[in-house]
Amino acid sequence: MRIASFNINGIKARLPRLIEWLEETRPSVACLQEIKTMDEGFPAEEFEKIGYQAIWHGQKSFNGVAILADGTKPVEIKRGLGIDGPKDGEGEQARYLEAEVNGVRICNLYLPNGNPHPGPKFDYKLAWMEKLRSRMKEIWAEEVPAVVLGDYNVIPEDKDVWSPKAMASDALMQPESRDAYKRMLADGWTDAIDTLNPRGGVWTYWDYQAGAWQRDHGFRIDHLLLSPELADRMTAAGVDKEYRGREKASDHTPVWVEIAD
DNA sequence: ATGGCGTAGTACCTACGA
Repeated sequence: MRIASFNINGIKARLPRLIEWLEETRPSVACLQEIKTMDEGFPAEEFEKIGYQAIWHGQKSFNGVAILADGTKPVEIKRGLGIDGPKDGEGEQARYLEAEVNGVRICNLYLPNGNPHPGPKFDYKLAWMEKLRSRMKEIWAEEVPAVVLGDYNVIPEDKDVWSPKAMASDALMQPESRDAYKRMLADGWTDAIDTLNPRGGVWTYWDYQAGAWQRDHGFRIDHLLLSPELADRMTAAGVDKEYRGREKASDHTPVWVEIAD
């Protein structure tokens, strides 16, 4: 089975591109981030037409995550990690959705960006990462095949960015962000893309600005972390890079891992 | 040395992103 993640940057603006990608690559599971719609605006019937059933967790304007599965409905396990946003009284943002699909635990996340650094948004990012790590420890203890995937908004190492110097002050690159990510790997989770591309140079994001795509000024922030039960079954992992070059593209590309049945 | 783009909301600008 193929399990994929795609930060689509607005499901309404991206719907034709998204349907196209699903039909062309036919992932068994597709996790979406930044759907940027309230629950009522989610176009579930468009996915049903092409054989996908979905669960989703939206909010107005920003954030929002969804899990699509080919021919079966994801069984929801958890919605949200129980952590409020950085502004007083704003409540929790729609950034986490966990489900089971065909015996595999699917944990879909959209981690806070954390800019500007330093500041309350960066503190929120680090707190969110610790909350995520706690949840991952719980899942680990269940000893189920699991993948924790999505837009982590962390560039793990210098080999994962076109220019470490140009990005040095960005929240995605700060030592605190990287250390929090490294702790998850130290806990035993396997970074699928990195494991199969240990020399780096694989990007999943290119900014819309400054001709970043044309100049290949990208970086890797979309990750798939596998539990040992799934890491043993990994046969391939990759990035659907060409979708970044299409009309009305998202600024992220899809990423995916192939798991033996 | 700078700025450069795109989405959504209620909108002719602002918030947000990375």
